[in-house]
Amino acid sequence: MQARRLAKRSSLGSRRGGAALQPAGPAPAAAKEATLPGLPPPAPGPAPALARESWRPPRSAGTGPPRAAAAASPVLLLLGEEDEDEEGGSRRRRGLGRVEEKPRGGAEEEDDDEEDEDEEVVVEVVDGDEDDEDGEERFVPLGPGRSVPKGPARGTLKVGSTKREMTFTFQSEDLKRDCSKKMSHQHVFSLAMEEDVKTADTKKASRVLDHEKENTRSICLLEQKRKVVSSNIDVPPARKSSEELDMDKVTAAMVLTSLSTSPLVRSPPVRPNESLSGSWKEGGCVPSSTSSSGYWSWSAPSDQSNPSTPSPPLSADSFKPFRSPAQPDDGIDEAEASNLLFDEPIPRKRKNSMKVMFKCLWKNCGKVLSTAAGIQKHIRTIHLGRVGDSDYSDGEEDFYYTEIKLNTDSVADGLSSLAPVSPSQSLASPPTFPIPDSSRTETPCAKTETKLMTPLSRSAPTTLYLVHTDHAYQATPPVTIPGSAKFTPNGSSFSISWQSPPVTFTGIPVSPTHHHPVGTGEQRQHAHTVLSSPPRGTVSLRKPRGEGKKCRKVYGMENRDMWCTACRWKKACQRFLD
DNA sequence: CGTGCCGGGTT
DNA sequence: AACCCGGCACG
Repeated sequence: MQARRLAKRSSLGSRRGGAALQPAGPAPAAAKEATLPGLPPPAPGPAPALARESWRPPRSAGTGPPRAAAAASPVLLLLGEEDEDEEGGSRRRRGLGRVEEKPRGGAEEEDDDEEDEDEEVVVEVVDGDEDDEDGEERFVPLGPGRSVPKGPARGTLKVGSTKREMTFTFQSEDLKRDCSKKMSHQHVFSLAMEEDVKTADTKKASRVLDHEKENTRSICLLEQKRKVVSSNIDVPPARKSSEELDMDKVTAAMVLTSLSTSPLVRSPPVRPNESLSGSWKEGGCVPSSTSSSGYWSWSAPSDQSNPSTPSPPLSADSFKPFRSPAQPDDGIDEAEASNLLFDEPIPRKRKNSMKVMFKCLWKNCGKVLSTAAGIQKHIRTIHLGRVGDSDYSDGEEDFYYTEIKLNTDSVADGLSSLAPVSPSQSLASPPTFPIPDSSRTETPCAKTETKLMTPLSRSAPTTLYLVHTDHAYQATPPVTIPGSAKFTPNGSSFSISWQSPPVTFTGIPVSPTHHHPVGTGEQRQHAHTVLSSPPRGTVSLRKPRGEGKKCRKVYGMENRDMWCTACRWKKACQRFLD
């Protein structure tokens, strides 16, 4: 044995020196040597040494990246190496190959890319409108640099932010409409919006447009018209007195509910048919109108389930814009929302299993607030488009909301789980979100969402909420809590839950992806991200055992000197990382 | 059985 | 630290 070792060593040393020597050696060595001398072209003395050097540098540089690269494209690596071995002189290739591989490979890189994308989206939103915004924007810093590339988006966002009411109305209507119509309408809206802004008649103009559109449509139009008509009809302001207001509201809401005329009642049935279109629309809408995404805030929390879902970030972004534009109303809404989401809902819920909430009955709007005043404001501001008149209420809003009893415990749990996380991890998550957004926008997400949503939507509204929370909760743990968390605050603050459940779903889909293998590339990415995030906590003590070829296989026992040192030492191969 | 790798030993 | 090997686990 010793002799053998000596021979090997000597051979190595000689080779390193640049000259193949030691003809005399033990049997095993003899084979090598025989081959070596006989193989001037294939593996000359210098070649191996160089090869080693070239190889090592990359490895030494960073074990992490190389591994990923190897995993991503083992074939390439192998090929490159083989080439070298065979040709002997092609060290360059190796080097190049590696370099190329590195970039490609790693999950890290992928993540980065995704992040970039996501960030871009986020940034757009944030930068666009949000400069004004406050603490919630902490996220912004994360993505700023990357966002640079997107100029146009900002413009769009700005528009959306300026005219939030517009956006909202639009969305609600959109849901009813077909996807195609949505797109066209959106464009029109955006244009209209801009114009309006310039004109300074934002609200009125938007409303007018909406009304016109509605007229054109037949099905849901009737209902909407009703609302419109009601809005036109002045409700007795007398209700203003807080007590009376509450009573009236409650009664009105009850009546409406019982009649089933209320949008809520309808929404469930309608959704199934249009849920798809709606979800799709949302996806399409999101990009164009950031504001819309913001409103989903409530759903956003549920989205949290999807670690990387775009919705959360968007919601946050959208949220900001809204605030800035509408000073009075926004402030109120925010305060209310925050109260509902953060203060009231969670604490209360925990304390009491049942909580009374006020839910907006407006089409496609599932916003739930803890206070009647809050819901009124919400309706007034968002659905009735009375920004300036926020203070003044004609009582019309009473017709658009209803009381609902929520099982707070479940919801609270979901929220609590989400909420706590969000703050701390908000920063970390940002990158993740962006990815989801991109994917979300696409149809695949919508599909998944739709599936999930449909069942939920059918169920009672309360159920919906619970379900959402659950989804979020479930998703959260495995995937990326951080990301979800961030949104939660934002979303919760708004607490508006458009049936956008689609949004929620978007988020959900990601985590669910595992359950429903939809073979979309995007989803796959999500899955990867998700999976990646939860590192394999404790891989068994022993290394899995490299699947790929190892030095031994590649070079064979004959060329043991070409092995990586680790292989030579019977250690984990460092050249062909798995 | 061949292989990949860990744990440990020797230099 | 470099080098090496016994021995285990895995396929």
